[in-house]
Amino acid sequence: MSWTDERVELLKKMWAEGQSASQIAKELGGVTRNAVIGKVHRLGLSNRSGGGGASAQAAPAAKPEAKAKPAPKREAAPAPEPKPEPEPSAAAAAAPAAPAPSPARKAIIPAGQPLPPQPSANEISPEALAKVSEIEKKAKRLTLMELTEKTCKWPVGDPATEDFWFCGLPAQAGKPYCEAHVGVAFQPMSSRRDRKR
DNA sequence: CCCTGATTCGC
DNA sequence: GCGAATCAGG
Repeated sequence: MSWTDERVELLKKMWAEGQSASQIAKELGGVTRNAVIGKVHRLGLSNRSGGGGASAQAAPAAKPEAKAKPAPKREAAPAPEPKPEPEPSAAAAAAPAAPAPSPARKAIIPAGQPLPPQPSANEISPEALAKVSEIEKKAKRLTLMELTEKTCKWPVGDPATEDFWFCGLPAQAGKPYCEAHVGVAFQPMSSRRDRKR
């Protein structure tokens, strides 16, 4: 399989939508996720940041190389590039959609096991809320039976109505929720994730 | 072990 | 340019 315009187009679209490389690869068929990632990089859209779009790769600087691997890795030349990094703080202004299930909520939850922690009226970091609001637009809206150990099990809506579904986005290893929902599920302090590399 | 993306480098 | 192998991390 080769990268035809259409395939590249789909790749771009899905990548922009936040689909994972493996999902894209699966969709395209005939390629592995590595191929997808490789292509993504070659296309110069490895950074999923919207906005300005100025691509800039942070200098790798140092590599531990703690492994017993005599890898003759060629070190890239030092790239002295001052990067201001335009990170427009997301306006968490309009956030009417509470991630919390509707007010009326007593219905028995299907397979009641380790399902939902109700964030209820707690104070969740506005940042996390904003993130959830965004993430829920992309939610898969899965039904109970479509959930797997790898899908986010965050409930949305009122289980007593038809307007109820589960996030369904890829859950992070082990956790029952996707990253965004993990953020609101656990109140504890958890602000910025460090971007290493 | 599952998954994610990032990077390298022979082709 | 391509992508498997590898790396690094959750």
